Parts: sequence; C-alpha cells; structure tokens
Amino acid sequence: MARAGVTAERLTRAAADLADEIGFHNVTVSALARGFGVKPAALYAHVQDAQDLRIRVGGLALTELADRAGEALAGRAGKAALVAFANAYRDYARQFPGRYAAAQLQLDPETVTAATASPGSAASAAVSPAVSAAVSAARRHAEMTRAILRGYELSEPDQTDAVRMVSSTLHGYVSLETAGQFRHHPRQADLSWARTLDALDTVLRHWPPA
Amino acid sequence: MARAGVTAERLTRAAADLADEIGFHNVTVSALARGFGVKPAALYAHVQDAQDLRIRVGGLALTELADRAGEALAGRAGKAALVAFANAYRDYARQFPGRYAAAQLQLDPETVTAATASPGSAASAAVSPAVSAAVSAARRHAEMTRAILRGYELSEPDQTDAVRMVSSTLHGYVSLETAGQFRHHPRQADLSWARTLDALDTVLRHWPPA
DNA sequence: TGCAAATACTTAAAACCTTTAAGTGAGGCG
DNA sequence: CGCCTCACTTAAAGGTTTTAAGTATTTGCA
Repeated sequence: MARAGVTAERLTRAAADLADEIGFHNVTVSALARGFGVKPAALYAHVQDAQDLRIRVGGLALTELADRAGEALAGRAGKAALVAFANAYRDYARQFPGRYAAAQLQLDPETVTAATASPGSAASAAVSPAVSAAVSAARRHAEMTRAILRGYELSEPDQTDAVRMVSSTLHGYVSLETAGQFRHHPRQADLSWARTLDALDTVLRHWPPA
Repeated sequence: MARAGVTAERLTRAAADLADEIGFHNVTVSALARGFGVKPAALYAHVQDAQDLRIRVGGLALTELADRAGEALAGRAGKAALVAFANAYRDYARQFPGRYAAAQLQLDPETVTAATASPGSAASAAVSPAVSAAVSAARRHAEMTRAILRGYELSEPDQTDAVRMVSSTLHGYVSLETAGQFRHHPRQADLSWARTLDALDTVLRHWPPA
C-alpha cells in the first residue's frame, strides 16, 4: 500500500489540468482518483467534497489569471495597459478553457457576501478557506481593472461604473467566443476583439456625463 | 397505469421551471420524473437523453428571450431600442436565472458548425432538432442586435465588430451581476447598468475608425 | 532506537444518478 | 371486437458521491 502522495494542492492542479482536457463539468472525483492510482474515498482526506474541489480549481484559475494580468500590466498605462490586460485575460481563457470555466463558477451569493463582509471575522470563519481564496483573487481582478482606469481620470462613481463595464465586455467577449458564438460569421474574432478594445478605450476617454 | 401525459414540450417547460427554482445544473432526469409522478425510464420515450433535455431547455430560453427582446424592440430605434433590448435581456436573466443559465449552454463547436453550415443538408440531418432550434434562436438574437445597430449607421465590418461588442457587454454584465460580482461594492448595479448603456450608445455613435 | 499517535489509504456500503431492454396494460382505429 | 401502438413499469448494469470503519505506513517523540 505505497502512498500516492496526494495533497490538496496536487489534487487541485490535477483537476485543473483534467478540466482543460475534458471540460470542467466532466471532472469527477472518481476520474481524479484514477489519475492518482487511488480509490475515490482516499481523496476525501484532502478535500471536503466535490464542491470544495471545484471551488479550489476556480481559486487556482483566478489566481493564475491575476498573476498573468498583473505581469501584463507592469510598466504600462492608458490604452497599452488596457490592451495588455485584456489580452492576458483572453489568452488565458483560450489556453486553459477548463480553468477559465472554473473561474466563472457561480458561488452562491450568501457565501460570497459572508466571505466579503469581514475577512477573519466570526461570520467568515464558517466559510471554507477555498471560498476565501477565490473571493480574494476576484478582488485582485477588480483592483487591477480599477488600476487600468487610473489612466483615464475618472472619478467616482464613474470609475466603478467603468470598471463594471470593462469587466463585463472582456468577460462577455471571451465567454461568447469560447462558446463558439462568433463562428457564425466569417469576420475573424481577433479583428473584432481589437476593435472592441479600441471602442472601450474611446468610451473611457470620453465617458458620457450622467 | 393511468397515463401521466408527458410530452417533450411539457418536460422541457418543467425542466426550465425546476432550473429557475433549484439551479440549472441541479436539474436531473430523476427529479423531473418525480415531478410527473412517473419512473425515470419513462422520460426516455420523449427525450433522447439528459443532454438533449438540457439543449431543449436552452432552446426554450433563447426563444422566450428572443420573443421578449423582439417585443421590446418594436417601434423603437437608436438608443431607445438599445436600452429596451438590453433591459429585456437583463430582466429575463434576473427573473429566470435557471433558464438564462441554460441559454448559455456551450454547445460543442463541431455540432454548432454542423447545424450552422447548411440547415436541411445531409450534414445537419445528423444534428438533433433541439440543437437546430437552439442555433436558430441564437441567430435571431444576432439579427436583432444587428437591427439595433441600424440606427447607428455603421457599415461592415464595423457593424459586425459592434454587434460582437454589444452582445459581449450585455451578456457579460448580466452574467457577472447574477454571479454576485457587483455586490462587493455599494454602488447600485442598476445605476452602473444605466451608465454602461449610456457608454455603449456613446461609442456606437462615435465608433472609432480602424 | 523503538513505540505511539497521526494519517494515508482500502474496503464496504448506502444512496443517488443515467440509460437500455424487455414486459404490461390502455387507448385508438380498422 | 381485436389488434397495434405507445406510454409506462420493472429490472438491471454501471457510473457517481460520500461516510464509516479498518489497516498499514509514516512521523515524532521519549
């Protein structure tokens, strides 16, 4: 009975890799156990349950994505920052579709609120560490998006509105593109993407008054 | 052995209702059978399999959404059309979260390509009718979005790029909002939504040259 | 060094799920 | 009236998650 050396981290990474191969929603505890040459029940020593595992993969993806986006942002400002950030985002989604799907995991609202409310408080003690990690990675994304907008001199509440619009457009585009929605028309998705970023830049420079 | 009167349509509607209640990915053939007071195996007389059922729900949602969007669009042009269309979209997603999730179902690319290539051809005969319905409903959405842009006098390929940007922004916003992403900040999601639509209108009126 | 405690893994089992195949009964139609 | 179709049931195989209890290995400490 040689030990397989399973840990929560290795499990999460294996799940992420598997998700990129066969699709996030096809990843099962059983398949993962097979990959480690171990019985399914063994995994429950490292991970609370299947949902916990999924959330960990989501957290991993959000963290990796934030790291790449952060690198892309380094030393850039204005439109260059926007474009580099957006491309990091899109490239990641195309290279790691399973991870990207995991990052979009809809945590149930109450859990998110609890984790957001007061980190380290009694209320958030009930929240699993995986959820906290995912939520804090999501916050990093929001902060980076806000950092990009510093180049556009928007003040509150316009800045928040603009952060939401930029996030929406980037996420929406990548999401629709990977869903194959842009394959109905011959226009290359790369070109539309470039023009969409041009348009975002334009509207950020000329943000309409309320 | 009284007949329960199950049909594919009733099944689809029940699945959609259940999805709105308990979440799309929690809908099972078994739960659905229980709702009809019938054994799970009975449903396979009306529906190919679970995936077929999911695609039907997606098609139903896309169709309902297209109907509402179409009504919202009637008699409007320019920004009024954009706003009415966008609100129809967002309202639907908030009122029917399970259906909306079903509409986002990622059909696998090859299937979509087959259904898109040549409707009614030998190639698409292999595609299930549910897939065809979903794909054609998706096309209706694209056509309506294009209709909105007629008010902005964009010519190809700008029009296609703009269609993609608008779709992305609307879908992305609704998707992030329902995922609870906008709850981290006190700014009301309704207000950011209105400003996002203002911004979309602005950029469509001043679409940047290539 | 050697023993005890912690822990990685197995076996076993319950409770779900999907799906196919074969059988039964009821309703519609000639 | 009898037959056929078709909605539904029963039966069964095979997959999944998850808990509980047992076994063996590694760790850590005296």
